[in-house]
Amino acid sequence: MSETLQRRQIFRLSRERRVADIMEAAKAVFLEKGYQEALISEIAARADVVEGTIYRYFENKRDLMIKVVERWYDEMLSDFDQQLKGIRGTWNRLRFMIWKHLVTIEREPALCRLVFQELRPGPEYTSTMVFELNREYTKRTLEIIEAAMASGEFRKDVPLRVVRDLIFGCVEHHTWSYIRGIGTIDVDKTADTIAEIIYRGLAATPVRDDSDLATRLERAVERLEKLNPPEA
Amino acid sequence: MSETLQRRQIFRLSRERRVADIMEAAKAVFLEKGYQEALISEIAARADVVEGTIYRYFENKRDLMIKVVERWYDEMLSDFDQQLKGIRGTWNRLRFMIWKHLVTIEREPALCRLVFQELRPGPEYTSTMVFELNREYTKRTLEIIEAAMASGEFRKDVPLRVVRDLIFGCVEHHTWSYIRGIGTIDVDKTADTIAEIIYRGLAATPVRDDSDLATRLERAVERLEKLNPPEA
Amino acid sequence: MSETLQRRQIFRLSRERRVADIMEAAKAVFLEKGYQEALISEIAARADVVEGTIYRYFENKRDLMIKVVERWYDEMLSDFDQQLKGIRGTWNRLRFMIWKHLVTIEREPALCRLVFQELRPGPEYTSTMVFELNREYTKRTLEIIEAAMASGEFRKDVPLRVVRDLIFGCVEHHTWSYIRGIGTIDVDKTADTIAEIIYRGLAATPVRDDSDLATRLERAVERLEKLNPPEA
Amino acid sequence: MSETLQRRQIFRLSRERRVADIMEAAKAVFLEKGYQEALISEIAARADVVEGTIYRYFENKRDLMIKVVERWYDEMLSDFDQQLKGIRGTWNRLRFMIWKHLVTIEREPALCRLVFQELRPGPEYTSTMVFELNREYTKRTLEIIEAAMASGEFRKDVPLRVVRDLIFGCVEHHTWSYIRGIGTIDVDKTADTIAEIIYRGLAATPVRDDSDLATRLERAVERLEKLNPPEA
DNA sequence: GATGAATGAGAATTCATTCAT
DNA sequence: GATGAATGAATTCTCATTCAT
Repeated sequence: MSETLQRRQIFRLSRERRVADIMEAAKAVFLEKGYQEALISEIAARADVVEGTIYRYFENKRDLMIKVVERWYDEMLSDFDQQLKGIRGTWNRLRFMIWKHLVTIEREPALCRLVFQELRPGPEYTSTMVFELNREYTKRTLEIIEAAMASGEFRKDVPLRVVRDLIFGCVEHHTWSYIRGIGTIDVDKTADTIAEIIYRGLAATPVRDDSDLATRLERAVERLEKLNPPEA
Repeated sequence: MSETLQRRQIFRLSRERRVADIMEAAKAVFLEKGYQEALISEIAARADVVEGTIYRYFENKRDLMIKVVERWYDEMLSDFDQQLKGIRGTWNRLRFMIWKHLVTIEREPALCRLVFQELRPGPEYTSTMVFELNREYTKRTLEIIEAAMASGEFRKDVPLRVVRDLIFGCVEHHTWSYIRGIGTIDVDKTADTIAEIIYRGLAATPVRDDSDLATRLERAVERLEKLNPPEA
Repeated sequence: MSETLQRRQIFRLSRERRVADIMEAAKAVFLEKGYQEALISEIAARADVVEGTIYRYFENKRDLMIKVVERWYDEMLSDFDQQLKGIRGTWNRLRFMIWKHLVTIEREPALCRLVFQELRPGPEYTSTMVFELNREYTKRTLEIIEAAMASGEFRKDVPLRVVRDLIFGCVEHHTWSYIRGIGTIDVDKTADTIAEIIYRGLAATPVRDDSDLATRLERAVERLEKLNPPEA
Repeated sequence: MSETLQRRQIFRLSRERRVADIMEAAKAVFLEKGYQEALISEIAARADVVEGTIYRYFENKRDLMIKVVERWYDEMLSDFDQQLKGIRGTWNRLRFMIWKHLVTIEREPALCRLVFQELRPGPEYTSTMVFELNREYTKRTLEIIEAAMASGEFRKDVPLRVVRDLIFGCVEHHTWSYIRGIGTIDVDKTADTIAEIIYRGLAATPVRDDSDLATRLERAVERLEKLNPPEA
């Protein structure tokens, strides 16, 4: 009661350092509380700054949230294109895209929840980096399909949009409860299953059976391809 | 405004009638504004009652929203089982379930948005009639799959959960922008496409076979050749 | 949902019976919840009438509470005067008044709480039967003191008001936590102690010691008096 | 009202000053209206801040009330211990404690009313500074009694709790109507009287003795005679 | 650049009481 | 006499954002 209230020591940190501190604190609070429940005051307290300082670096609460999600999303997906280049075969490449999406969700369910429930429904979503990255990711996925259609591996009479919806819709629906904190997901098995169904569903040449000679050879080749990537 | 000091003319209506009036007004306001933006005062004004009257029939704003959604959902899905009984064949039955879901969204996108964005994320969702009805709907859908597996029409090595996620995830992902009020959906064509891909994806006996062994082996070899090009 | 809402069977009961039902229900609810928290709707439900009916018999919630307390208070204190007549000796009579007060509190702490915390602080208290009965009770108590002063047993230089405050203040302070539902009270012992201190405090002739001859004789006589009450 | 659309002129005061302003305003409003009737909006208006500002410094209305009472209580009782040290003799010390209590009530009856009627009945009372201070005050009072018992000045067969209840119960009962704004109290005289009665009530050696054995025996006999009258 | 005090609009909810039926 | 639907005033507390210092 006597003299506990003394002026906070003011540290002048570099802009980058301040921004990083705030984003880290914001990430933690957003993940714990969700967007609505998160308080600017708590973020400020955890970042060891006052509320006003946050507004020097971020326009408003929503902007802060978007920036937090964007940075993470970027880190998460930055390398997928590089990795994809090392994979050969429609099935493998398709499976990789599904697997990557699942892994992303598995690693950061709370952030994905933020994206799905807070960021995506908002009106500014399309002007977001997250939107851009998703678009890129979707584009790559559909390129795999297009290539397979061009080569005759897949039927050509299927709208790409629906394929996109099958893939991403299924993954999101599947991880729904995991994202809410209930249960677990088996990333590898699920990726296999989804890839298999969609592959078969689109295949021009029916995938008769796993014991089928041609199939087995094709899979063997695909595995070979993965082991010896051409340029990587 | 002219006579603020006198008691509003009291009309005594039956419970049913009042409830119906309030729910109608609430539905309109919720669909126009969304849950958060909807004001109890506006609902009351439109239903021509005072705010307190709403609280005689509904516990709170959220309860009101849930009741509104539930009633509509019930009406919407009440007959699907009856209709399904008249349809034969796995493909047709599967397509019907997908089609029904699409039609529901097409007819009431704003209500679906309420369900997807407001009701489902909430903690009380699982104790909701909407949850029950969805569960029922999903059960019927998977029964079609199970029957086809039992009869040998579908492969047996696919987890039902993933099939469920493919179907409903795809439909929801596909209607995403329509629900936000952007664009249109072609219910029939989409139902066809989704049903077709999933059917083929699960079929035990390949649907068609327009590729011969030799062709496939050649393609595999070509890919192998590309992998280890002569000049490397 | 089908037909549970049917018109309540209307029983026409005598006025007395209705009032009794409502008061009983009200007493229960007031004691459980306190005045503020008690709901007219709950009282109505327990009495098996609708809210409106309560207002036919009682002016308002406060009036109902007062009536409930009054009836009980009346029952509780109705016989004290009769009992007092059977008791002889200043000490014994004083002790009886204290004991009676303590017993009242011990038997109905929740009702006393209502009186002390809700009824007494209100502005209408003095026009209440409870006030009248208390006044009566206080009057009898002070008559004992006055008589003892007149006979020379007590000093005459003590304001009666202070004696009143000592007696009732002490009892209420002593039972404070018991009334809040904490702990117990030993009515007999406490009555003895309080009576003894006040008696000695007021005694003209000092109460020297318990071994003092006169005191012992007086006490013996008092016990004799109690054993053979004149008219009871 | 003339300029509702522009931001109120902001005056930045130190935390201490603002808190002091708010507490002063709150004290005034609580004393005038009582806790229930007091409006945060009125307190804000009097302190010349907006309502939100109050919530920056106080958790809620109740917290504000408690803080207001605590500060005053602390000021009021802070010096009693010091003063007590200067007083010698059981009677004098006892009288001082009673007198101090009476003076406190006389000076701030409205605040006492707040304590007795709002603060003390609440569930958080025991975690309050007021509770602590009262406990301290009571302890000091009983130490006087204990010392007198130890020295043989007072009888040892009286439970301290009852002595505490006599003192504080009597004072509170005595000031009851003054606290409600009716009448006056004569602090000095009342303190004398209460101290005297309690002192005599507890004294081991009788204070005075102006009545002889013969008289007392005669009185006892008279009473016996009345009890069994010759004609019965 | 940092501070942190101050803003201020809101908006759901309660429940005693009334009175048309 | 009983019903019970309807009234409606009234008030706390939140917290993102601003801006004087």
